[in-house]
Amino acid sequence: MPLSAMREKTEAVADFLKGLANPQRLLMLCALAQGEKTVGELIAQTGIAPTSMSQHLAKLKAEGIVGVRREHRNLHYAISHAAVLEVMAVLAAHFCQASDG
Amino acid sequence: MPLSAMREKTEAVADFLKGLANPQRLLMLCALAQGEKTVGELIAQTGIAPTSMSQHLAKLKAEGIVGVRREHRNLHYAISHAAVLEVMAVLAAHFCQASDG
DNA sequence: TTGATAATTCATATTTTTATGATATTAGAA
DNA sequence: TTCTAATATCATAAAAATATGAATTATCAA
Repeated sequence: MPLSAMREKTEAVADFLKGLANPQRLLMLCALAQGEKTVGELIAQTGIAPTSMSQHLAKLKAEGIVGVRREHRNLHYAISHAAVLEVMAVLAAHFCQASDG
Repeated sequence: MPLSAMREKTEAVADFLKGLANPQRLLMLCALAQGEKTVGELIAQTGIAPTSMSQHLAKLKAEGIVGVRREHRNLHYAISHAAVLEVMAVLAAHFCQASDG
């Protein structure tokens, strides 16, 4: 499966990457990498405004990057796309090495 | 080095991902994954209009994703960021499996 | 029911990205 | 020199992403 195989999937792959390519959504995904969280927990942990959080979550959900389930009044979000943690691991290795300042 | 380390680098990581998050640039990077190419070769191989190609290359260069060298009248571009091929490999594995239609 | 909390949707202004035609630069050939 | 090819930059219009205040929906408690 060569990298060139991606040529036929550039739209889908670009949409997926657009889902990740935002500082606030990366922050959210770092939080979600620890496990499922409610919207309130995500807001508390990231400092992102509620409306903005909803929009970002909607975008991640539309892209299949996260999934939701409701429990009482709270909506619990979790990473649902297998590629997310793998991509983030590669990025962490390259952008956040121990040797970095 | 946990994924949470990325929290302090979200701007840089998001900028890097924005560099990749476009169908045309992914197409260009698929071509460049085979090795260094001139602008003309990239245009021929991808069908992207020259002006658009220049702008995309400028963006990739600004982000450190590709590098250039001049040889006579031709500019040769090549992937210069170690994370690119690793990220693309992850994406290819998830979006372009043999089992895919 | 009424009220309160959790979260989303709507409306809209701002910013960023993308596309494209016109012009400019650079290097080599004639 | 002058011409041409290769490529970039400029200008600008159109589309997409982002931020934010106001209104709405959903669930539960009193």
